[in-house]
This record gives sequence, C-alpha cells and structure tokens, in this order.
Amino acid sequence: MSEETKSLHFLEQIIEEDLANGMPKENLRFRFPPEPNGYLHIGHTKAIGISFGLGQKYKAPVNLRFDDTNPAKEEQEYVDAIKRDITWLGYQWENECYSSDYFQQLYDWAVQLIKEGNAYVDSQTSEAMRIQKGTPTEVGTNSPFRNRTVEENLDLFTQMKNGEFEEGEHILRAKIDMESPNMLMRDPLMYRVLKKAHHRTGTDWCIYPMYDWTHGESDYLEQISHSLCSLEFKPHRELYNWFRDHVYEHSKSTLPLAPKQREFSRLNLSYTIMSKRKLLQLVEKGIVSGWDDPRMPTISGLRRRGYTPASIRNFIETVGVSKRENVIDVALLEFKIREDLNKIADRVMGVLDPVKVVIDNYPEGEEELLIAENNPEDEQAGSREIPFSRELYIEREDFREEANKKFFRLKLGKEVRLKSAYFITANSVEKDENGEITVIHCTYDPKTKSGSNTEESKRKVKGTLHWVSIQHAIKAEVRSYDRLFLDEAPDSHKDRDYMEFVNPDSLEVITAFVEPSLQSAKIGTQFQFQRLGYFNVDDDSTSEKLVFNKIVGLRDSWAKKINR
RNA sequence: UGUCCCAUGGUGUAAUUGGUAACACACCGGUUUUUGGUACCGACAUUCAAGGUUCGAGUCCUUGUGGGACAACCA
Repeated sequence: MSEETKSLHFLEQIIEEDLANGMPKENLRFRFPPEPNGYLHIGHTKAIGISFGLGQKYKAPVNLRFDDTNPAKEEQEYVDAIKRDITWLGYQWENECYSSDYFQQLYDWAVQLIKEGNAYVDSQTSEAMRIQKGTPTEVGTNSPFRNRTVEENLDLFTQMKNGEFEEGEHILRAKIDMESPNMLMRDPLMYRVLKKAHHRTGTDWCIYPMYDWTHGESDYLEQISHSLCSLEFKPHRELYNWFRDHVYEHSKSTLPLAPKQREFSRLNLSYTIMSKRKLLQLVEKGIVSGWDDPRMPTISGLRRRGYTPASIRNFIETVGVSKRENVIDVALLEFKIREDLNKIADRVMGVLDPVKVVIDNYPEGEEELLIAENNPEDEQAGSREIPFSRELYIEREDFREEANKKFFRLKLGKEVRLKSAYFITANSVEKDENGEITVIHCTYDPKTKSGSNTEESKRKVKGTLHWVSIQHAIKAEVRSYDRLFLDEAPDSHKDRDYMEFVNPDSLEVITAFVEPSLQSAKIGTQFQFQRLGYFNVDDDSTSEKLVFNKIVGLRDSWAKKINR
C-alpha cells in the first residue's frame, strides 16, 4: 500500500526545518493553553487539532496548560468543562499544567529582572500610563518612575507582593523601549495587584503576572519546543522573545530549550460567532439555554446537538492550516456530520407533521410486525421489527390531492411504497371545516409486502414514504434548530452589533410520533429519521418523555427544486 | 499616515519549492436506489494589478492595490 503523501502545512514545514537543522526529535513538545474563563468552542478545536495533531504526528508530548493568571475571570467549572471537552474530542494530554503553578518561579525571575535594571515599579494611574504609551503611529514617552533605583524597585515590588498596596497603586513593568514601533514593547506590564482569591492558589498571592510575562516563561519551564497560537499574537512574539532571552541567560543550564512562538489564522465559521465574551453574553441574556445549548458553537453545544468527535476532527483536518483570514462555510461542518452519521447511525421512522392514513382494506384490529433494516450502509447493523396496522401517520407534506409528475409522493389515485411495508393507493380524503385534510383513505396491496420477494413487491414505484402506526407510535418532543444568526458574519460589522442578527426563530419545538423501538433510546445516541435528517437523544430525554435534537437535515434536492 | 501579517474558483486548502493550477465543500445536471438519502458520473469556476528576472513565474524581485493585526492593571 502506497502511503499517500500529504503536503505539509507551514507549521509542519517549520518543524521539519528545525529537525533538519539538528533539533533532536525528542525535544519536540507542544501545548494547548486555554484560559479557564469559558467553554471551548469549535474555534478552539482548530488550535487543539493543530497541537495535538502535531503531537500525534511526531509522537511528541502535548501539555494541557490552564493559563490561569486572572482570578477575576477564571473558575474551576471551566477547568472541568475544558478537560471534559478535550477528552471527548479524543485527545490525550501528557501533563495537566497550570500557569499558577509557576507563580513563585515567575516572581523570582521578575526579581532578577529588577536587579538587572530590566524592570521597574511604576506608580502612575493606568490612565496616565495609557497616554504615555502613545498610539500605533506615535511613539510613547518615558514614565517619571522609569529610573527608580534597583533598591527602590525591589522594595516596592516586595511590598506589592506582601499586600501592602491596593489595586492600581503600583505595577511592575519591563523596561524596554517606549519608542518601539511595536506597542507591546513600550514597557509592558508584568504584574498588577489583584486582591482576589484564585481558584487554585487561594489568597497566597495578591500580585498576578500578566499574559506576556507568564505565557512564554510557562512554555520555557515546560520546555515546549513550538508554541503555536493564533495570528493576533503575532505582535507579541517580539516580547515573547525578549522575556525568554532575558530569563534564558540565567537558566539555560537547567532549561536548555528556548521555545519559539509561531502563529496561524484562527477558524471562523459562517453564521456564528467565535468570541467567548460574546458567547457568554448569549448565555447571560438567555438567548440560549446555556453553554451547551445545541445551537451554540461550543464543543458542549455541538456534543449535545449530536455531533460526533470524529466529525469535528475530520472537519478540522479538512479546514487546514494557514495564515490567511478565513470564514469556513458551516455547510462543510454539516457535511462532515452527515458523512459520519450516514455510516454509523441506525435508521428509524418518525413523523414530525402527521396526517392520518386509514387503510380501508386492512382488517380492523389486526396488526403485524414488519422487518426493517437498521442501516443499509452497515450490514452488521442488523434489523428490527416495527408494528403495522390499519391506521397510520404519514408526513403531511407527503400527500397532495393532485400534483404533477415531478411529485413522487402520495396523491389521489396513485400508488406509493410505505418503507419496509406495503404499497398503498390513495382513494379519497376527509376534511374539516377549514378544508384541512384530516384523513386519507387508502387501500393496500397485500402481495407487495417488503421482503416477500413476490413479483408485486418488486414493482417499480417512484415514491417511498416513512410512516408510523398510530396505536403503536410514541410521542416525542423534537427540537428543530435553525442557525443562531441570520447574518453570515454577525460580528464583522463595524456599524452594527452582532445581537441585531440573532435569529428569533432558531428553535422550533415539535411534537412528533416515532416508532416504538425508540422507547429505549439512550441519551446521546444519534439516529437517522428516514427521509428527514439526523437526530440525537437530548440530555433532557426521559423514559416518560423522549426528547430529540435535530442535528442536521438530510440533503434534500427535492426541497431545493420546489423552492426555486 | 508607523510597524507587522496576508492575498489562488462562491468557500477552504494544495501545487513535488521555478516546469500542464489540483482536492474537498457549495452550486448545477445525470445514473443507480425500498430514504428525492447514500454511492457513482459529469458540468461550472481560480493565481489582486503592473512591471522585472527567466527558455519557463501562483511560486523569485520591485512598485502599487486590497484586507487584517497592534494603543486592556484581559488572555
């Protein structure tokens, strides 16, 4: 078997180059560093897929590191959710790490920077510092506290650490260059006073390190070889290297590997948003029921909707890696779940919008069990029995009193097949006072029973309908979802707020009738409701009340045709 | 009027590193079908622009043009 040679994406090329230049393969180590301030979403899956994918490809360890340096936003709940989601996606981390585990080391290194004259305590207001920082097109100016003595800085920093100052009174800054064209190099903050309890270190600390100071040094401590992040961190790279190099000078004997940061473009999906802050707003404003609402692009939402880990991993792989801004068509994600579920989901029958069919020539009171194939794509899937009787439900849109030849379904005087059952012909209808059809009277042909192998059962008919036997059907709640936003890129408009684009009709709750085999369906199981789509048993489902989420519809070329 | 990044069909990603622009999705048409599903076949459609180097440029160079990032005691 010839292995198909897949082209390397640019990050793999960088790694190959480093390897070629003498980096031992054992030095390869990656990390995924979420901040535990929210739930993971499909966008994170790209970062997860890249770092864990590289780990698999090069048989290198991948650490899961919680970047927990802001106790104001972070919670244990999020730590737990993130671990659960990554595991569910099918990835395994080498070490579970926390930036907060490095607080002491970070502090010691900061003291060292102060001693070298590379960091100082600033005592201005944040407003004053903001003004001094300049703008992207104007250079900044030096702080009046920039030339404090080492002793003074050390003293102040110690007092900061000891809780002798209130929030906002003093901060520690790196002394770099207020005139740098890169604003991040204009004496960036390293520490601020924050008198808040941390979810792991409690009240041990009242100063907390900033992202730039923490992240690179955490990479360094864990000896991460390639620190991969999204494009917006590109300007941070210069600072990442500055901090790294100053620390490396003193620690290279024990920590010989100097990590490098490289950046890729993040994932955007059409018709949704990918910002934790904005997703949190959807939750807080009650627009969705929670982080795991099946309409949410979160991992937990997708899981509850019924997406499989494999479909998401395939999606990420197909999307690829580059440095271009991009918006992926959500249709690709939908294709990936259909592709996966087509192979593995059992077929069942359920009627979402029922109309009653009476088979006049079928004996009253009689019933029989018919054999139905579970999955035509999988011979191992076997078959099940479904009850048939004189009174059935079919889908209301599957019947018309009259229609042209393009309409393959049931109409007066025409014969169709009932899936796994018999051929029926519609003869007449009953209507209520509004003209709404209440009953369709049909006759069936007993010789056409599915699987009977009779000549009659092999007759060609254009239409095959799904159905349920009324007396045997189970009522179930079906939650049908539409996209959460009506705009293709809801948060990309400068003049309009993404909230304006929220789809008011993104959830439709339907009472459906499903075949009795579904009575024992377990939460989290996906089914194909034949001719309708894929459905997942929701977390809210009980044996008294089944609840299904519509994951995605089947491709529907008929609907496309009639909508034109 | 700064610095940096990016530019290939409708969308996303490739192109053996300078040698016939390909794959997937979407869209459209057809064949098969006890799901108007699946599968299969086909069609549509691409190198931002102008110069330059070269036998040869999506790829290298120059200049434009367009898009994006950067001014939180967030990450």
